[in-house]
Amino acid sequence: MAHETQTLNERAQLLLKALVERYIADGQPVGSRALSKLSGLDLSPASIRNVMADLEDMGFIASPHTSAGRIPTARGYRFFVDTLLTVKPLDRLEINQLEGQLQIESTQKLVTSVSHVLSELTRFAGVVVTPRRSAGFRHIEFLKLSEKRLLLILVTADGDVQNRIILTEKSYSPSELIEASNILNQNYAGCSFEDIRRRVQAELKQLRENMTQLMTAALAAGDQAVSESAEDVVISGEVNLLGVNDLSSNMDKLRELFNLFEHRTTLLQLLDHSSRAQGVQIFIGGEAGLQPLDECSVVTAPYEVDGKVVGTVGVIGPTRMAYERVIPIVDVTAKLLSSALAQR
Amino acid sequence: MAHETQTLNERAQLLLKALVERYIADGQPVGSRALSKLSGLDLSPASIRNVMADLEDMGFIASPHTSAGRIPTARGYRFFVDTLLTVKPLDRLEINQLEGQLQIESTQKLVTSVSHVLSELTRFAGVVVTPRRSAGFRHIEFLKLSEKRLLLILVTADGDVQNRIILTEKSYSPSELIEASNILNQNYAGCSFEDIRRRVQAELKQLRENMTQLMTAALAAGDQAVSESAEDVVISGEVNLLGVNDLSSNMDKLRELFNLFEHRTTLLQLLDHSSRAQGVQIFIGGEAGLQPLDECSVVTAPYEVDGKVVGTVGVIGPTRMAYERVIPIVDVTAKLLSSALAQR
DNA sequence: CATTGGCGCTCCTCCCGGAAGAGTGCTGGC
DNA sequence: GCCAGCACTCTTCCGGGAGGAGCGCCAATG
Repeated sequence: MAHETQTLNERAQLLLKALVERYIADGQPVGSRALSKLSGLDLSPASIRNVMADLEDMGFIASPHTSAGRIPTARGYRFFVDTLLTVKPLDRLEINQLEGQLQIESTQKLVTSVSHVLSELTRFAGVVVTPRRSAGFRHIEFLKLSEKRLLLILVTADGDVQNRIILTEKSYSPSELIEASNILNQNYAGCSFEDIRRRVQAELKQLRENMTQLMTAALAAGDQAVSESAEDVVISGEVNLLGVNDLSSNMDKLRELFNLFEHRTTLLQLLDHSSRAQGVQIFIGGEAGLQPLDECSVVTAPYEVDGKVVGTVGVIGPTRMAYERVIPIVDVTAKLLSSALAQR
Repeated sequence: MAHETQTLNERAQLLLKALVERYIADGQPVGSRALSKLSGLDLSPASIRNVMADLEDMGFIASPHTSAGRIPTARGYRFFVDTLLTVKPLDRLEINQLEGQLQIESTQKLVTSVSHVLSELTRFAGVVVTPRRSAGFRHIEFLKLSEKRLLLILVTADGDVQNRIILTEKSYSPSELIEASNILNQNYAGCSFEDIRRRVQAELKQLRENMTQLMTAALAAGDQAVSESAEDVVISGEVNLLGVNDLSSNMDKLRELFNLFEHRTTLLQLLDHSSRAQGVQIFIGGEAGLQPLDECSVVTAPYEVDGKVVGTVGVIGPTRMAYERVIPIVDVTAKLLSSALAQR
């Protein structure tokens, strides 16, 4: 149990690397014999067993039972991805293919397609945390649905269209509605609702009473639209995880996992963590602090607009995943998403 | 194998009913002994065995192996739901609770919440085929995003907001855009795009060239919006099916099933069938013609607006489901949805 | 002193066979 | 027509080898 030496000599590292790679490849505990052949070190199984015993003492590997080979622990995976892993970047062709599958028509579609592409490429679950809406609006429009129900259409600065139904106390005439939207559009387009609220109070004291009521409602709705839709997470390809043996063998875990997927807020917290760091980040097993994920790893990368992080993309799969492949995919996808968003 | 008598005498029916009910309740093959106690017929197991042999000959029940009890076949279920089943309608309280959970803010939310409620109540998967959009528009708006990209905002007659990006060949000035939308809104609000197209050609020959271009683009986009979003199917609570023993025991089937869920169009075809009939309809096992569903039943009911069927709600669960409970739930939900839609 | 072959040990998996239990089909009596 | 009884069939559930994989330890070796 004593994790004596925290530093691994080169041989131990090489063996650990070979072991993890092998285990990732075929999911069977790896024995000394197999390692002896794989490692390229020309060591006998007996010598390797010594090293393996050390690695086990240090908590990098473990054996499921007395006489099986060893499998990596979470700590082993951690060390592996941090210092042993050699990722090979995607080649130009793959990037182009990936890019070709993105649907750039709207932010919504873009996000969905990114999530989808991630799941398709990795055959795990793809997730994207949608960007927070920027706080301003580009255009606003009131539309009368019935006596006291107004439809507020709000085009946000990033070109997304939001709509909300407002219940009013009194009935407004079409011309009043047009007037209100004109005022807002002509004077305040591009400002944040925060600003508008302040300026409306200052500048438009002379506005007719009912008009300010309308404005207030609009601003409230706008605020709400911004804050409510602040962040959301889009998941694709959960089904893929049904086909992953490591996960589908214990049904109960699998159910927990899928329940987690329905619980957007929890997932959001986890993914938000990643947007603080920059570059690809990896959560292995329970590191994220969520039990349902203890057989899973989450590979994430933040994406940005104008140099500011606005969201996260990621892949959720079994801990035993081909990191050297998943990592560049997530990395590139985040970058492609960033640049796709920059073009609007 | 010869399905000799197609008519079942009363005793046989009673026994079949008891058998199916018992099997639905606990999922174990039902033996003659158990039936003898359940049926209330005061018959000995031996006599019951005779009847069971007949039922088996007629294809209503089958035994998994020589010495297990019997379980209903698809045909048995069919007969059960068609003529033996006694559904007890939901009481007022339950209906109110159900109604309280619907979100009536928008058609979209309404449909989602209906699907969700169905899955919550039945603990299976809830599906809703969204209504076809009515073909007219209530309001239309052009918004310039960049030089050659316009955002078309379209409020459909049923109050939903659609938006599409139009790529134009030339650049339009804001006033041109306003003019175009004014023309459309003032003259053609409420008409179908079909009509508009005809009338625009007839009445507005004198329009400036670039204006007609814009109109054409708008109409095309409108058409597309209507046809594209013609029908879609919303599923909730697929996760629930992971917890259903009958399904989760064979992983492969389960995966097929979940793949089916991702394949909206196939599902749509199935559900569309149901909108022809009126009232609750039930597809048992493979009756729907889809293998992934052969361990499932689908309970559907159409819903309507102004007396016209516009969509379908339904529940997908294991064949061994509590029909007497699911049927009224689906039935009532369809009616609630109809009346919720009528209020707009 | 690191490396290595050898040996004993543990534990898993697979397979077999017997016992128990459930439920049927059949038969002969009422 | 109903039913008690009986033989039969299958499934499920251990328990006990046999085989195999892989480890730990040890003593020999360069």
